[in-house]
Amino acid sequence: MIENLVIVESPAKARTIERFLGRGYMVKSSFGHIRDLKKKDLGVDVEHDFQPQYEVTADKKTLVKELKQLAKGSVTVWLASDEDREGEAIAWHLFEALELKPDSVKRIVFHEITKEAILHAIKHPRAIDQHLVDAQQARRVLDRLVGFKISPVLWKKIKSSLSAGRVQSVAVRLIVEREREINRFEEQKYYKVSGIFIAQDAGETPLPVKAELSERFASRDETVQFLEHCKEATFTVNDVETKPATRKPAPPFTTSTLQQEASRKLGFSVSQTMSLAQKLYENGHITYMRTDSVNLSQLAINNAKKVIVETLGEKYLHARQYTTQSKGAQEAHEAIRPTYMEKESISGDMKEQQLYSMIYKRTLASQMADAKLERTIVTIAVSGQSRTFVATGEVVLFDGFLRMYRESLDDEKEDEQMEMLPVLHAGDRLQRKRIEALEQYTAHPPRYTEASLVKKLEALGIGRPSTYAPTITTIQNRDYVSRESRMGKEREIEQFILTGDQVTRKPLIRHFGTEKRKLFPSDVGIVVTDFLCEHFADIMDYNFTAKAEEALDDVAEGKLQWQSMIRDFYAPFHANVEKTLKESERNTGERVLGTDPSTGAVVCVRIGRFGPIVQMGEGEQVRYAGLLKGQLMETITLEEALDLLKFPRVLGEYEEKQVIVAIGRFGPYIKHDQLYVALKKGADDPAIISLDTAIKRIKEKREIDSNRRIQEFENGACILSGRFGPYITYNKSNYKIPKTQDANLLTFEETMEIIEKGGELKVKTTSKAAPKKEKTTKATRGNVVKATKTTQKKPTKTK
DNA sequence: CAGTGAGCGAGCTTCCGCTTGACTT
Repeated sequence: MIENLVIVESPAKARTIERFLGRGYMVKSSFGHIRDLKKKDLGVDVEHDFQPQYEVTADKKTLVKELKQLAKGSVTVWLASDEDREGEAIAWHLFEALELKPDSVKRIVFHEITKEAILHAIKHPRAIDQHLVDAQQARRVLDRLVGFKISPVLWKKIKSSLSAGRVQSVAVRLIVEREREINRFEEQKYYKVSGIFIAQDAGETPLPVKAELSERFASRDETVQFLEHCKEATFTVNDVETKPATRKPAPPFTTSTLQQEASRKLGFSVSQTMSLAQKLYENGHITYMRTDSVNLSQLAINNAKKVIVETLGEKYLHARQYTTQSKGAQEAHEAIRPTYMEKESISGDMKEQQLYSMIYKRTLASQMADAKLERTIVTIAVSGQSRTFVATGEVVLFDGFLRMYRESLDDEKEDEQMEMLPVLHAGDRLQRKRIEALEQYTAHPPRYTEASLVKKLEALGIGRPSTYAPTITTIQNRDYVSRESRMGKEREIEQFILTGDQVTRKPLIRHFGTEKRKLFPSDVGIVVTDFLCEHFADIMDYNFTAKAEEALDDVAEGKLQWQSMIRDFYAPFHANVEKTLKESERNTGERVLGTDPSTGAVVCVRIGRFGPIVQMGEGEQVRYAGLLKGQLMETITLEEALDLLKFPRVLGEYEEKQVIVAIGRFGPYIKHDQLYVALKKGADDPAIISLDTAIKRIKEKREIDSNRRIQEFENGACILSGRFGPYITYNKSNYKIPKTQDANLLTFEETMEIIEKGGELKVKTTSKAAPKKEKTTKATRGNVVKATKTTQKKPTKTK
């Protein structure tokens, strides 16, 4: 007989708490929610006041059985899930599913995992807050209704298997709208002028003064004219302005800010950051990693203080409490911080160490003194000109928290390194060393990175710490958006340099607008977004969630009944769903590009069953072609479309079989007698490739294939060496070879036995791997896009 | 270092939040 059964959400938490409570207490974990709306169907009885239909989640069946058993045998059950909407609901679902008795159940909450906090909680139990539970039910039902009512509309009107939701659809909309802004953006050419000067009589090794002209030039003539003028001009310090400045440390990490900094500083994807943080948490190095709070416990602040005073001294200390500003924050946990402030580093792999170190420094820095700076602005007059040069310098008078940690900026351009300036006074004469003008182009608004999208979502109050990373991967899995790096436009620009009495022109090659690991919308993403904005404007509104949250707050405070909130939402929503189903046209985003000059056939783009396609003509004469990576239906031109339609193209014959060039899902390839060969990226152009080159590629491919072939049997079964070691291929399916067997020695009988036993790896079809499987690998190792990544990489890999 | 087409029959797909799974496919 157990005296007390305590149930928390996370197993790591359970272990710690059990240590604190000791004898008479057994601490178990629910692993999050244990029940949810029915997996199949709507799961909400809209006819009967939105009665939710709950069931124990498939993977929680045995756990619930076990907990029920334990609860039966204990005197008191303590429901210690988190103190927020979801946590309260978990407590209630446990109460229901475990069939607990009201008088032997106590609901407790604690904000930090310390012995004191837990003992205090045990002394102050309360009842389950039904209003808060109802708010969660309303949230859950709302999301189910939105998702499960709108998605089928998309299947009917656009393409099967698509999805829509309160969070994901808005996330995609942000990306689509940014892309449109970029398409509309008209870049402007300008010339940026900068100069290097030296103070006269400044001694042997004078500190150079680097300054920038306060005005940009729009035209080349103006620029050159100015440089010519500078030849004879004199340069005088006009004004020296010195201002003190202070800089404050950033607050401790939340999930969102951790993801942003890890992306900027360490180049981690959001899911990578989360799985690393999970490991740190499980190993007891950091506090819980899914939080929206910047709050630190008193214990943590005290320990941080101690570390700062001991290592840096009293003057570096400035203890502070931060308050959370983000919308809809529920603050069930602390900020993300080291469990032990005195641990500067931890064991673990390189990436874990990097992430830990960042958390450690940020946490300590948050309790450190402001940095004191002195900013100097020097204005330099040019004789015979109203334009001035401006030099800015910064001196750190006291580094304060900067000694520990410097937050990085979203802006990709490294914030201009502030330079040291020599001591200057108004009226000082400066000697010109070099003045240069560089041709530049105004930059379009940046595309979102995964992390900057999270930041935006958080600012809009959309999504929760536990869903940021999954949401980002969902919209990529659905092929609404993709994360890509694209080289910018290569351009020849010019630079004019004035040194001595000479203005020289120098041509340069530069890339403009290179994007690294940015989110690009797909055609499907764009068409779906447009469709949803047209027919479900309220749900696509950036304020939809914020407004819903207001109503949910009313429910939580008992001012509004949850069914009544849902009823108000559902009536017009449902009518709209029906109307859209009935009245709207099938929407494939079709766009007519023009006609084929030779045949007069109409050329258009649209979403086909398998994605975006170019179509030419109709009926018997119809031809199709897929779009290339980077091409969008919205921006593709008639010429580009016609180019795509030139394929497949017959190059000629080789060994009495046709050699064909075509463009497939993975780029251009050669087809010859059952053999497919990818073109060499960079070297081969599918539009002009010769038969000879194609034959060469075929021979190369044969060579490679023969090396991959370990064994081949009469019936076509084959043992090949692949990326993950040897495997069997037979009838278009692949099979795994048990570790106990040697691929080189497998007999025909053994091979067929493996095939018959199953153990199939992945069906070789054009369809993608089963999404369920993807999901598991995803969460596991942060390999979120590993599969796609390798396919993308492949062409570039051939040196 | 695997895989490379496309308007039809049939049946499936889908949400957001809590939590960690573990045949390296």
